[in-house]
Amino acid sequence: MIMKYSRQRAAILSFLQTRKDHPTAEVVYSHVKEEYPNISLGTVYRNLTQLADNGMILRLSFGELGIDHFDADTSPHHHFVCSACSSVIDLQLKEMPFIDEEAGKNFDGMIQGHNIYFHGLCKCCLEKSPIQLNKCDIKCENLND
Amino acid sequence: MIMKYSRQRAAILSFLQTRKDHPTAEVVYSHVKEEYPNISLGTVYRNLTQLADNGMILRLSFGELGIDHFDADTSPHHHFVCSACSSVIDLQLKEMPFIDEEAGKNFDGMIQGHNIYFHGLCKCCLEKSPIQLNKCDIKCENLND
DNA sequence: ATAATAACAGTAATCATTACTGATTTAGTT
DNA sequence: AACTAAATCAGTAATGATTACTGTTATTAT
Repeated sequence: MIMKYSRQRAAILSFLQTRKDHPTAEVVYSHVKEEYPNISLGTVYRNLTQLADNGMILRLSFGELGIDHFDADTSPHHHFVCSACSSVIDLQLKEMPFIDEEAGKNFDGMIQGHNIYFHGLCKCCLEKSPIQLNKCDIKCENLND
Repeated sequence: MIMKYSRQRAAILSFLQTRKDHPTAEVVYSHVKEEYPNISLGTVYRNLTQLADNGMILRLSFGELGIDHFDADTSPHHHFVCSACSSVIDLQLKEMPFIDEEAGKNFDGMIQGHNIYFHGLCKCCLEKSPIQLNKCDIKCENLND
């Protein structure tokens, strides 16, 4: 379908572009709401889906189970997900151009690409004591909110 | 918490072990129901979570958006997700032992591991015409159900 | 300006998953 | 074999992210 301009979509995209973390739809909503107090959460979801379908942003479907994150940086890079606080952090890695071909050798279909998700503990969570790590209400503040 | 034996959990695990595809909780439920007609869907979810927490199976949180898949094969391997039919297929790949160390060079936290998800079209979907691919009610049959 | 239609706000519905409850099963101990 | 504590169960209600619906508004081409 043809994409007609809308102020709301522009605001959503431009907000995403200011962020190095990977906000959820809810976070996008709460921030864009400051500029457009009447914006609807459904509008945010619809536009995030639309932007992702058109390759202008990435939808990251992992991290906290069942909560999508969005990334305006579409250049090739990978992601780290903290198993304690669920923060999603960019991770540069030298290119592995042959990995898709390599994988294709044992595979009958067509491989178009891949994503690598690293997991472990982010810097902030590493510095917490084990007791703090078990308390689920202590959230990492390494991401500007 | 201590794991006490239960027939239901044993049936769930042994069903998963017969499968090379990666069933959802709903698929597990519908099959284990044949042996235990009274089993509850909640019981399936609870035991899948428990088995995954104890490292006896893997929870795969990607594929169809928001639907988890489960895998009784815990040996190191990767996965392919068909972007047309959402089938999840095993994919062997030569080991890349240094990838975590490599990624850690530009990262402040602790990297404990990674997952690689390939995407593209599976063999079955490759053989469909583009028109068929657009019809969402045509499902691939490459997985024994 | 007009008309066609994409997009909106607001709200209801969907659907995978989790939580709750009182009854049952397991497993260790007499 | 009976006893007890705790894990597990079946059944059901609740949760929460996301999507669909509806009547109205904004955008864009003519």
